[in-house]
Amino acid sequence: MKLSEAKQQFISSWGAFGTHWGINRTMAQIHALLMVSPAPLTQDDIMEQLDVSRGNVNMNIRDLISWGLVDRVILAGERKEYFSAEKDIWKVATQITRERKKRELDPMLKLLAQLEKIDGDRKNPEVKQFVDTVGNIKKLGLQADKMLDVMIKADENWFLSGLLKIFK
Amino acid sequence: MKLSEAKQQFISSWGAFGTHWGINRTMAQIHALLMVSPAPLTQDDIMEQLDVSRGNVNMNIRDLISWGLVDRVILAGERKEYFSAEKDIWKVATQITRERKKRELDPMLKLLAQLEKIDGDRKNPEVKQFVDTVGNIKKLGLQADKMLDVMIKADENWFLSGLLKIFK
DNA sequence: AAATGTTTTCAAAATATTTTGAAAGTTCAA
DNA sequence: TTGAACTTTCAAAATATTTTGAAAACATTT
Repeated sequence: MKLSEAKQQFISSWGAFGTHWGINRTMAQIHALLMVSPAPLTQDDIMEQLDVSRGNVNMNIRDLISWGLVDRVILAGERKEYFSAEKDIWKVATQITRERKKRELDPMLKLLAQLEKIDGDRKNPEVKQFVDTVGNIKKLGLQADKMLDVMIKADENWFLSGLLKIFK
Repeated sequence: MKLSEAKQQFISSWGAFGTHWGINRTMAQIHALLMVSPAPLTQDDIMEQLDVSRGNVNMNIRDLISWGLVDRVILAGERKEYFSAEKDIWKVATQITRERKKRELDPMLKLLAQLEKIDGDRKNPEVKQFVDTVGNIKKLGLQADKMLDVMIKADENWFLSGLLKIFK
């Protein structure tokens, strides 16, 4: 298989993969393209290579920057802005984890803590099942939260070489 | 806060939460409703409580069953089918992990293995960056794969009491 | 086998999300 | 300050996903 073909396939699969995780296709594709590009690209490069509009590229790049996955790069003597993705996959993974935790897990845990404190007789099966379920989800969520915190702080080597042994 | 109010809020938040993870709102809401319901419910119960159509309930229930999160229950002497969700949150988590791994991670790893074997001179920066990126994603994916396998096989107590100590 | 209760299907409608592209905004060199 | 190069915005269009509801299929009882 040739590079151009493989690249196309990688970008398109990464896009499809992203949609299963609540990320829009173009955003995932731009990310994929930048990850396999050794040099920074301009909006026009991206528009051309992915065949999408300027506005679309602009919005999704902005989003990727807000996720901390892409950086604006100013090349000396160039008027245009260039964009470059974080290439260290471990950093990409921890960054995504960090953001999703902040945006989704933390607010959910806050809500669950509220819902646990409802009025009502715990002998009532409806009440009991509700409190139990919410409580258990919260418990699991708190564990996940702690685990993710540790992972975020851990460095790649520790994960790649160490974690495996612990889990084996 | 009263049970009915808390229940509404839980169902609606769980639905919103689901949409961030590629799960449709109604499917997540049905799951939430069944998790906090002590007794099994019929399609009509669900239609009424969530105010959605019969077809919608039917399709999403079928999907939840295919994910192994909901079971059909036949009550003796009853004509109607009842539905009941797995209440053990640890089992819910491992079941979701198992399915997503099978449906998404495993195929992605298979693809990456293919893409790594492209023709071309590794001295060429375009080729090098592509091979490096794909290779690193594959490496991380394989680690995650192994870790998830261990988690799936581990039992709840081991996770809740043991993992915390290891990670602390 | 007909009537009744229940579940499933799926085309069409409703809704939600993504994408476009042109206009407005910004920056900067001359 | 002007104008060229470039970026951002956002309403409208395109697309994708979800939901509906009525008809068909199926199952059970009489």
